[in-house]
Amino acid sequence: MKETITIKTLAKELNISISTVSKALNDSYEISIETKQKVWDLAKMLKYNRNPSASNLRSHKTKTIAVIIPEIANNFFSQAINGIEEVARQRGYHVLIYQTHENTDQEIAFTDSLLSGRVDGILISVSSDHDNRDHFTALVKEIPTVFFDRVYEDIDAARITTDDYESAYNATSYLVECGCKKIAYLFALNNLNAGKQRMSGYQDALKAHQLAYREELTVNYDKDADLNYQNIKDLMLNERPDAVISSIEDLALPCYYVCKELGIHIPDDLKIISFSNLNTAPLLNPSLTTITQPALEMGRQAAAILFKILDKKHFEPNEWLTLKSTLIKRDSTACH
Amino acid sequence: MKETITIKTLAKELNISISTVSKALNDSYEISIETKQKVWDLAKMLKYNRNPSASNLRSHKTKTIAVIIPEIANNFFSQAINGIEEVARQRGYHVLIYQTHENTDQEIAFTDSLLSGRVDGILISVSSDHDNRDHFTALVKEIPTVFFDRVYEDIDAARITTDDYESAYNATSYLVECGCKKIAYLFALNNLNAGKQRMSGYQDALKAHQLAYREELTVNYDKDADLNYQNIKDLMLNERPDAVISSIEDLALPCYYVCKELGIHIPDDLKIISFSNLNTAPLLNPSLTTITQPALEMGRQAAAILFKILDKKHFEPNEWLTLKSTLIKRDSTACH
DNA sequence: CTGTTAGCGCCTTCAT
DNA sequence: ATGAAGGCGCTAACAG
Repeated sequence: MKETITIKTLAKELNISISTVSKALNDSYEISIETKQKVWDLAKMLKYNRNPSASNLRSHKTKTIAVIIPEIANNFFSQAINGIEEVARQRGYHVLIYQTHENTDQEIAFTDSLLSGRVDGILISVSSDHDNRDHFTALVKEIPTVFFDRVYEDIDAARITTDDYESAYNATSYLVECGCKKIAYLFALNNLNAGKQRMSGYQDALKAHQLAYREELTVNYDKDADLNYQNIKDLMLNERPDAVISSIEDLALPCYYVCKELGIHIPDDLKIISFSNLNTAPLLNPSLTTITQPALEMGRQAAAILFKILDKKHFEPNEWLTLKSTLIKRDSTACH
Repeated sequence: MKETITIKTLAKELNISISTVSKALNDSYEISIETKQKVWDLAKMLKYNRNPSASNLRSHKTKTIAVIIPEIANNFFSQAINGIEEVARQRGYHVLIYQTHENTDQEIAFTDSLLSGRVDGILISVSSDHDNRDHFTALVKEIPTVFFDRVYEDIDAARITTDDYESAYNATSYLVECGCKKIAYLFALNNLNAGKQRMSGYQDALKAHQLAYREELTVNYDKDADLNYQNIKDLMLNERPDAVISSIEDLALPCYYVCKELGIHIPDDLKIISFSNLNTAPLLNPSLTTITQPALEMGRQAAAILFKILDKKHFEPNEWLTLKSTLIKRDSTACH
């Protein structure tokens, strides 16, 4: 470690005052272009780097945003972060990552700690383990926050989602058109609006096609993976549906396994459609049709909204954007 | 926004000095337990949050680390970040994410900017587009840095990798044992040690089994996806190998497509093994066997090494850890 | 054990 | 167009 170089160093070297250097570095209009140039040149030569802590302390701007998500190692979220990071980068912002692992207590700890002024804004996709939003009401008043994908509608903040209802509705209709009569539903995220919307879309589509919604055709997600497996197996044994819609990838997988175990052939005996954002679609088992959310785009847009708020420095009537999902049909699930 | 509450507020409220409050909050041994308790209680009641910028400025500790990776939306890296974040969290550290998108210029910009003291340490997996390490020689002297997975061996810093050579060697041997005589290699990351090691493992395994290494059986990765497709297609048409080892997922995919187009059946006509960290293995086409790196564990260990360096506050003889990959054999690729 | 003092590096009036 | 001075909030000697 060598001696650190500060604006003081530059000032001394150029025989000008510290404040002049500071202003020059900030491209202030009160400084002559020649002086600025001299400062910039020397700064570059000496590889000067502004000390962010000192700068933040004075200016109350951190050039940093936080992203709070349930899980990084999830295709949807990692793609969303990709989009967020891309936009943040363009603006010269830094991106902090926090994973809740679907734990509300952890989420509360994060949001509380972010009240310290460590970041200028927050992007968050809420944890699914509780329907608890108390910690957000205070947060959104203190610091610009954008909710994405997993949102609470009754929090007064900007938010961006996908068309959960419509996509589930369309997927269900599609299965009906394929001739399916007994469409099961693997239900997750039931604490969240997204989960509820997907379920409603499924139910309404059934109704629209004169098919009855039956609770026995539904499996509720459980943290216990073994239990999920067993429940799905029971569903298959007791009801033998001819199609399944899964609200998350994590339920489509055990379903796939169950079929393997029971010798149920996909898609001839059973068609599966799952909400999924695997970026390796072509490698997927061709019998799985997916409802794919525009994760990258959502990340970009969410960040864009946040920066819009940050730019205005005051809170706008909060935006609510909805992006469209895509039903990606693999060959072998296509209607015949 | 209400008026911010600082240690000064607490001090005034309790009629003690600012420094006493500061020490109490830092759990200093020089403060009586009663005073500490009073301070803590009030702090909690008033929801006091230490201003990180001020603290950093004074103490030169940011409680923040940076992770620089090529791409977040890549299973290997997102799992690694997962592990890193987990360990950082335990230590109360914050994690900044930077994506290079395989662009060395971007990488240089990041490392330069991190010299400003924004972070206490850096975890990095280097970009593959150039074999350029100049920007690291200065960096590693200034700030604790751990290289993971994609490393430069000649940089004097801690690093952690997987057994690229061995895993490629074993995979190749496995194919030979399955009866394959003409094993092609899809070569990527050729600027990096990892890429070279994998290639060497492949070559040496061929030799060990009295099979000749032939350049015509190799396709070099190109940024142009269409070109990769065409090159692989040419390989298939001209050489008709009976097996392929792909050094990255991104080359296994086009290979898979080519086979589809040419009517080459996998795995009967052609066996494919790819380095891959898809977390959805069971959904994968069952004809793809993978060499899977312990990404999560690597993230954890990399972070652990960094914290070890941070704890000691001086640079140790640099560690070099190697973790083992796993050859995950799908049913249908198994030897018969 | 507690308080006083002096900055960390930078930005920002306010003068000149 | 430039400079002097004060302070952001906190920590770290150093005294008591």
